[in-house]
Amino acid sequence: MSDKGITPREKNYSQWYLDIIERAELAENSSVRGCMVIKPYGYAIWEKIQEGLDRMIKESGAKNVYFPLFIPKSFLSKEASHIKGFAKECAVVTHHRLRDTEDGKGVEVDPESKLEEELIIRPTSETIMYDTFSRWITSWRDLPLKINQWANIVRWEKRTRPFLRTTEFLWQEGHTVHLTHKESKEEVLDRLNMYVEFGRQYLAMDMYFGKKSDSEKFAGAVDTYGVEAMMQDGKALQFGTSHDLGQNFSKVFHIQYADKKGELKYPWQTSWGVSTRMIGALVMTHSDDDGLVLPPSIAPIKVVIVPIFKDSNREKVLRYTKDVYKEVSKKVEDVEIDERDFVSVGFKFNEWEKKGVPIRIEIGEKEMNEGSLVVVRRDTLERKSIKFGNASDEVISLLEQIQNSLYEKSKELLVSKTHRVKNYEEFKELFEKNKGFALAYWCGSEECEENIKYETKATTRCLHREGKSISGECIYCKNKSTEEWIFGKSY
RNA sequence: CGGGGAGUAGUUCAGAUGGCUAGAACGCUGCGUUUGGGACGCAGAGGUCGCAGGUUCAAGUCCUGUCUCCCCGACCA
Repeated sequence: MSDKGITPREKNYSQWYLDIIERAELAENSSVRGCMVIKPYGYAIWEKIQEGLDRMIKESGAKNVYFPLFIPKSFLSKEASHIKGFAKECAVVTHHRLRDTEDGKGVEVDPESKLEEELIIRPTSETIMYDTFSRWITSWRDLPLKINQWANIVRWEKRTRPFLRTTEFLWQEGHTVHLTHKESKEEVLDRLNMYVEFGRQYLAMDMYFGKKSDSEKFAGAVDTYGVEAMMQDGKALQFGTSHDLGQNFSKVFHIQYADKKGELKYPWQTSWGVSTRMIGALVMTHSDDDGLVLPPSIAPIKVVIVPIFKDSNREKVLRYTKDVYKEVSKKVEDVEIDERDFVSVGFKFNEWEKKGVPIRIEIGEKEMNEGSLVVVRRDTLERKSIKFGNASDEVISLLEQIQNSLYEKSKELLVSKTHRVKNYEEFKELFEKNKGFALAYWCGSEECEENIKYETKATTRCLHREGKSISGECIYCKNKSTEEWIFGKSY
């Protein structure tokens, strides 16, 4: 990581995002409001994430499903606090047909085609799924029900930000239904831990996680738990949530089952999700001034081999390159050879660095004669020469080292930018200067939380050390408090 | 919805007090020379200056209207 500490904001995202996404400019003179085009390389990263996470989700017992994109408006009117959170920021389908304009040069909405009941483009699928659940679930034998959906959703946010908050985004949403609250609460925490585990293992990111405050929780949830990561600029990025829905939805959607005694009961529900925002988090955690740095676990290309040749030795070098490729591929997946002869070697080096490929192998006349190869790691740009015979072992162990060292760095950043503050003065100073996370007691009153937000722009991220018997005084009102919270400025 | 800024080539932008054939860099195409850290030379393609009116002999430039985008807030993963 460079000590310049350049943030994506200063760079306006372009340097880091260019290979992954671009702003959608599909219509003339307008971009499709806050939407992004995900380029092949960016989508390949998403596929890696899907692959890893989907495996974990299935291990939890959830099965993949697909529900409709359209939600009848009436469904969203059922859960009162749920509407509050979403109803205002949704895309609404009101008509179903276009007709030619009178001048014949275009099309317009046919007023005759007005829908009797408007359809909402899903901002999340609780309502449409739970309506169906009410028919799926009739007996205690049907529980627990665990399903997951990979889908796109639309939230008409007032302000969008590339990758971190786009109008349309891809995500995974899991929904489970349980016999008891004890069981559903366990599920909520299990899935939260699954996200943390995934973040650490695959994304090489460390993070805090825990219960959110009432003001930050999901509309319609009893409790929301979140995963909070720290970006290089010290700002917080929430990249996953897990909700304890209690019986709030089962009651309004009439999900009922007959228990062993034949009595009708409302089950307990959870929902949990992560989105393409994860890629944003990944980029903003590891990248440096030279471009992306991808952890090997989710890099679409783990190793790129760049042969260095002239017209005179081209065939020989390429033949040796293929041998190296075969040797390395014995134990490593996603290896590519960059054989292009219309760009210079320097150009290639730079290009693969920008794309964050974890390991680059350089092979030229010299290596061919020595039976060696040069290996360069992206995270440290350290280069070394290794013997052909050791290639696949060396590369695989280097990939592991990169993965570990990225995680360690992320952990270090998280720890070094987290400060336990004693009083409000220290608290304010922290957010004026360094940013990062503050650990502080909070009494739980919404008033204190709001004042803090107003005065410092820092918000509660999540509860720290839940369940520990600790006590101190609220950072704002100085009343007694038994809860320590993580505060941060958030994206 | 409030507060700022901007619409000129594929991209980033320059075009001062109106002036004649609208520019640069990067990118793109062709040819040649190159290739161990973003190559170079030459030749080319590419623009009704966001849109609609108006003022003027003359508008990218001035006026009016309008649309759109970007940044900062409120909302949020």
